Amino acid sequence: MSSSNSLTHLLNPEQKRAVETLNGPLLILAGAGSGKTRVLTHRMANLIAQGMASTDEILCVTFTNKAAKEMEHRIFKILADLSVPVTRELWVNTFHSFCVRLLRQHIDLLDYKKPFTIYDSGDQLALIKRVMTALNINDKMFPPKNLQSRISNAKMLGLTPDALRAGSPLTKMDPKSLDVFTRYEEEMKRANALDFDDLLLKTYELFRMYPSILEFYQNKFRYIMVDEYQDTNHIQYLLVQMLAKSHRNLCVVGDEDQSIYSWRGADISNILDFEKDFPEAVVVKLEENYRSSANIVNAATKLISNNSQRKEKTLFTNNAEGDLIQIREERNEYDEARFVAKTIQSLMSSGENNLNDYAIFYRTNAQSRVLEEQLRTLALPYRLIGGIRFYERAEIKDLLSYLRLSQNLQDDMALKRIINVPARGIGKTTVEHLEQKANESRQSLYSTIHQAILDRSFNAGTTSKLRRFIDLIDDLTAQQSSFKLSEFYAIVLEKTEYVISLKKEDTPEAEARIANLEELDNAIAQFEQERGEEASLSNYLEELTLASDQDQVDGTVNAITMMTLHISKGLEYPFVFIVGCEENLFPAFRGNEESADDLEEERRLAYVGMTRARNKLWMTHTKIRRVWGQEQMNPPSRFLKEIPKEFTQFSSATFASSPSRFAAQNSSRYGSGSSSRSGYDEYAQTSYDDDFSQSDNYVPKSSGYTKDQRVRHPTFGVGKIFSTEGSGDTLKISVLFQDNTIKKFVAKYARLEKV
DNA sequence: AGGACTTGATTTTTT
DNA sequence: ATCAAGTCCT
Repeated sequence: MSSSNSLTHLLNPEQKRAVETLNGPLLILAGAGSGKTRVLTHRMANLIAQGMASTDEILCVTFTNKAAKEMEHRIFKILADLSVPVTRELWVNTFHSFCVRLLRQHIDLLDYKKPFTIYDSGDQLALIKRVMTALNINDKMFPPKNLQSRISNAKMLGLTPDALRAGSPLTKMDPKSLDVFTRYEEEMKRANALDFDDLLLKTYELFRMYPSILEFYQNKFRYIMVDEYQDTNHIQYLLVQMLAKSHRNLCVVGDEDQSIYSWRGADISNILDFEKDFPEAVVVKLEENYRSSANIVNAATKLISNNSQRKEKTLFTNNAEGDLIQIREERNEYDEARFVAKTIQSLMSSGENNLNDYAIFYRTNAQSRVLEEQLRTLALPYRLIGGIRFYERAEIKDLLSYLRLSQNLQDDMALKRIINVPARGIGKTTVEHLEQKANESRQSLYSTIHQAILDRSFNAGTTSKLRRFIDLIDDLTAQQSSFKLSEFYAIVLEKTEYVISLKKEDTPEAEARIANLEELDNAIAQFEQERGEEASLSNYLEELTLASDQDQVDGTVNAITMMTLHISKGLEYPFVFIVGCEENLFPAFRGNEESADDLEEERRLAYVGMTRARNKLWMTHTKIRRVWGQEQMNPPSRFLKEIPKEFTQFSSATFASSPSRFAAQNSSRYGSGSSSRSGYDEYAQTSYDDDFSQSDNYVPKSSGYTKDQRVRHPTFGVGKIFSTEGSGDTLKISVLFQDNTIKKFVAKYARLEKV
């Protein structure tokens, strides 16, 4: 094994064993920061270097596209260092993109046309609503969102409506929901569209219906590796079992302590029961953490030991003790955000001046807003991962809908989105009629419009508008194939007059939209550069729909990173802040009662978050927090108490600070000094550092609105300006009215009168 | 048809 | 508090 020496000399004995165990089932239990990716990449390189398989005979499945790309890159590097020539492609994919790759090739066997369209969850929800309208089902009794998740859950268990009707032991569905599910499937089929779950399910069906195809891939992929195995769902499990059935060369890597996606159908028993499925499996435990300081590792280990659903595994480290974990109590979320921002600022000035080294994690996306505000106040650059994504913005979705429609005229969700965008006089009533016709005749909207024109179903005016719309779409469809993507995009922009209509609006919002469309132009150009010949429209649409939030994480711009705890999995940062460590927020409970399983998953989430930190970790909680406009007082998270005191240092901002004079002054002004329900008091009290309480309330002179200016609103009466945001046309002002409510207005549009 | 305004739901996490 | 969907008015 001389060639493996240079491959394994940097590995510890356990890592080495994992890399050198090539045949048969292998379970790698990889604790946080234990060098899991290194093991995976080296193992794959080893398979190739040993001549066990060529590059395209190994299937490697990861959780995000980003992880896939990075892994591919690292494997290439290792192979290059070993001077092993790579002549064929690598199969490193997410489950979804792997399935798309197969379906692209074989979907005609399932009676779909190529290329098929992928519906994202927004399209899915829209279609469910439409089906419910068609079936005349009350959306109060059957909330569409609820149905969406139940349909998704069924699909993740590998169940079709027929299977449910026959009575599956796995799950049940009431008759009405089943009707919706059935009709939904029918509509999807006609639109030649697949949703996320279908990508897996249809691949599964393909294998079941065509054993010869399954056999082909069983033979092709002589070795299979699955990363993040603890987060695989049932259908993914079935796919893996199928593919590995004959050779059993299956290597799965995971950490049950980092399983945080059960709500998405992930089944932790997949990893817990691996040894039942494969009794001959070799088990390797990677328990040495190389990432974090000892305090962090030990604290996280103690925390997770409160869980019962786990395998025997203890994380340890040889790293130095490092700093204590800082537990900080603040008065409210503003103070908390400011504490984080100020702490980063002072660390920066003490020499830790790489913004990319800092990350802030929170439980819910809604918590990011206050943090953003405070970081902006201190002029600290940040990037936000997740939340409202670029591709979810209305104008982007509109343009993509045009692209989608010109590739698949049956794509009703795309058509409905843009039939009147920009406005071309085809109103709600017309669209409703069309949808009704389409539902009755079981035709696509596009065909229905054609028919309606022929039948003169509408009056002359409407008909000619519809005619013009159809001509536009036909024109785009015809041009689509003869231009490259970026050129086609320009054609779409021009022919639809999308930008022209935005320019007519002449508002700052419209300007921002135009800027976003330019950004999309850049994204397309970049895509063409990366993919070259393969930069087709369908490839682009596919990549967009399957892109995950984590794919956006890149370090090219120096900035603080903010994200949810879920997205943080797999990443690491020298300095980490976990905010909002309060009961009912973190841990949060979906239902009324807290189940033990849910709590354990929350605890795993805490474990994931903590173990992202390399050098120093802060965990903060507040006494008061506004949630849904209501003030809540929640005790500190139980997770904070589960960390032994020897690893932590506690500090509080609330013992010392009494209400500042600033607050005292203002609260007496409207007589109700004791009331804090307006949010006004605590806002003013965010003054543990006076340097910055000023800039919060800075009002540009040019606007004509100044702080404390009294104004009158026709509806809300007389009030007083208490803060502003932005300037010029985007200036927003918050006004405190006499009933102690605060309303925010865009100054330019507000019907405010100075008093 | 299309805008202005009000109401109601929403907040866990997302490939 | 914010945003989508629904209603009312022009």
